[in-house]
Amino acid sequence: MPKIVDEQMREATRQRIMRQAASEFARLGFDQANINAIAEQAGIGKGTIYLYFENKRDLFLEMLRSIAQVQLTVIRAALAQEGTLRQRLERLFRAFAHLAEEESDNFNVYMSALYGVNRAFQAEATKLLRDYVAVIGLMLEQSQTRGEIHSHNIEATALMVLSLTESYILSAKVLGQSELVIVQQAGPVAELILRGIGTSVS
Amino acid sequence: MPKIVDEQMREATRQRIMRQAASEFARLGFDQANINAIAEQAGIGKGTIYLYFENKRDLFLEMLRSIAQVQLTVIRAALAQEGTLRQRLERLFRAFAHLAEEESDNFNVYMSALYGVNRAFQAEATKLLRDYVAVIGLMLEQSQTRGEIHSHNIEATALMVLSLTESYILSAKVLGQSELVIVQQAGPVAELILRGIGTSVS
Amino acid sequence: MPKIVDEQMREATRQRIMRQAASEFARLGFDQANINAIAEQAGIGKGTIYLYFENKRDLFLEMLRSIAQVQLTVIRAALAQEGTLRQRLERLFRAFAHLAEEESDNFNVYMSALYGVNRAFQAEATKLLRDYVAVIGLMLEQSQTRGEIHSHNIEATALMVLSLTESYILSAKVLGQSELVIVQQAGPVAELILRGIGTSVS
Amino acid sequence: MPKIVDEQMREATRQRIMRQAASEFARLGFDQANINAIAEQAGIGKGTIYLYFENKRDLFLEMLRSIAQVQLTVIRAALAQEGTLRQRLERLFRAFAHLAEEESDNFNVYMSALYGVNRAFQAEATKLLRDYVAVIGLMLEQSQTRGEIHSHNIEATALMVLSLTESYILSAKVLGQSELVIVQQAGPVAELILRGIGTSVS
DNA sequence: CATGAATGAGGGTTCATTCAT
DNA sequence: CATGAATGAACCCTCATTCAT
Repeated sequence: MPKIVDEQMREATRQRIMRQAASEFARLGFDQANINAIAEQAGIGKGTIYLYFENKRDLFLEMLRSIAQVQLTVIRAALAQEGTLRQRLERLFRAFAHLAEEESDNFNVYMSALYGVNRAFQAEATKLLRDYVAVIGLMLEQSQTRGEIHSHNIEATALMVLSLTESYILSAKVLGQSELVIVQQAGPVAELILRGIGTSVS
Repeated sequence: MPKIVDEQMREATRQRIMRQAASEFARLGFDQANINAIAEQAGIGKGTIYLYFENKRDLFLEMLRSIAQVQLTVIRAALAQEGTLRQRLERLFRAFAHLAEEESDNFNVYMSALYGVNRAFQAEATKLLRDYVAVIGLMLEQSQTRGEIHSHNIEATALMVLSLTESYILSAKVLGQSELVIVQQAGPVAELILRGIGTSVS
Repeated sequence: MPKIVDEQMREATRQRIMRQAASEFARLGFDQANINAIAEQAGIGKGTIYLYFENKRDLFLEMLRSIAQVQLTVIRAALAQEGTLRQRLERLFRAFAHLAEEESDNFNVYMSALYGVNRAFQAEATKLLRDYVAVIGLMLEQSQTRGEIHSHNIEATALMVLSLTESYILSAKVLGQSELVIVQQAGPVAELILRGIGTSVS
Repeated sequence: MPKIVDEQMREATRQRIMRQAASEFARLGFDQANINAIAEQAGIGKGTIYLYFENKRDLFLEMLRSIAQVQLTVIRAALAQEGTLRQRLERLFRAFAHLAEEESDNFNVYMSALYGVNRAFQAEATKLLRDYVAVIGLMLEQSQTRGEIHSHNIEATALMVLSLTESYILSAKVLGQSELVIVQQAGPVAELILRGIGTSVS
């Protein structure tokens, strides 16, 4: 009964395809990405991809969801309860900076789906954005319970936190800054957010 | 000597093509956009586009530059010397919000080029990003001269200002918020930035 | 104003494509037929076919209709009023035999659509069959008016005339008989039909 | 020595595959038919088919031969010596009508191979056609011996009998007539044939 | 200059066939 | 013997680009 092993094999292949797909999609975008090239890089035949995914679009969406899961896990860990709000914000910033560096393919694909113009994926990307905002919102509510902040519009605040963190790192990367340089901005950005949401953002 | 009139005609056609191209590119993305459809919408023959632009890629880049010029002009106006830093930041935010609403095609195309994954356009997009940061940096230096702020790293601060402003609006739009709701955040966001860069961002 | 010439050119190309398509479809069947090969044989580029026909299926149907028009014209001419019923039946037989020989591609394609199993074309093929039966039925009615025959069920009789004529020639061709040999059966077959429908077929 | 049982099992599986193949081929034609679907319907694995048949083409041909055997058996029974020529012709017609109704899959596949355009199967189909003509020819010779008819060209006459019978039923089916309606034409068609071949077909 | 008919490279997808288990 | 996961050849169709008019 090699069922379990086969199942593991299958899942491993699935992951390998998605990893190579992320690389290809990140480099070329959805349309220019070549299924054949993805298959070659994954070390499998062209037709084999269709044993794991319905079609190119399905592969992209599954990959996107997989990426989002990983990123959400990392973010949740960064926002874990220990520490002050400032510490949690700094951890969030560094977590994003790390994702952008270590899993830059995934980071780019996710950003592209979110802010790119390919409407075919906007619905899914929006769902993922909501998840991110929700996780940050949860943390902010805890902080409010603790009396660390006082906000009337948690969602708007959460969006602001996410936007600033994410976009800062994205822009910095576009401008060619290294992870080291970027990470040094964790403190200042957290400080900025803290002061900002302390009283003003209603 | 109908040279001037011809020149004007030629430029008018060029502009018309780029406008329709922006609409098509914003709606479908670079790859899905159809040269034939752009030509039709511009009221010219398919082949005529190639009398004005080298190829599809060239059309996209020229259009991108044209959009950036317009946006930079709007931003420069918003950051004009009159008023306090807070007022200028609020004007910047509202200017972006307005661009996102009134010229959503252009805004989307620009954002997509910047944060999208098609590396073919990343070099150009980066150039444009530098222009934006430079304009904001210029204003920040003026504010520093006036004593409104005190920053050791103008570029990082400028990037933060741009990131927060731009990304907030972008995310809010993705989540379906109206311009009215977004514009109401001009004050809070400016306040956040002000407090943030007041002392902490070094 | 080269409009008319262009129109003629266009129609000529359309005909050339359909002729080559008939050859390819007759040789290989719908599925095995290769659009690329058809284009090559028609002396045009692969993509050009799609300027004249929506898709492969559309090409096949248009070709089928075109073939049917030609065959119907030939049949109508054969059944023209001059002569006795016997003469008209013999002309019909010879007309079919000639079509089977001179335009064997067309003949085969038409037969294949009619009696083949590709349901995608059965509706259209049935329409064509009805046309054939109607034309023969018309002639039979004339003969009835003239008192040459006396039939209670014209449609059944027409179907019988068509079946026998068509199928005899088809089978004879499958068995490798030459047109010469086949045509010699025109008299006997007509005689058979005449005797048959004279009184018995009600 | 389970050899015999195994052999029986093997033959049973072979038959099951061919039966399902006939259904699939009749419904979709050779090219559109799907080996995987046939395997599923036969309750075996995809690869197993290749233990019984060389390839798709071989499966089709074997199935075709199998069908022809059944049909020939039915035809031979219909043409058995008892009864007058008229009765035998009527039995032949009814036998075909019955085959077309009760074993429509097989009937359609056979007709399609015979009159279809896929030349890959024409050689085999021709062989089968010869068998049919031979069987009918045999009966005609008996009738000639009995003095029921007088024909100089038995083969042509046999072909005519087959053509008229087969093609009438086929056309009637294409036009949507029920078996009941079709069977009622057994008498008239037999009469037609009888009169026709009585003296005229030489 | 303007046009649009013609082109053909390119790619997603299917499916008959193979072969390791 | 039986299986079905893996393979890759094959093909329709799109669309950016060219060029004769």
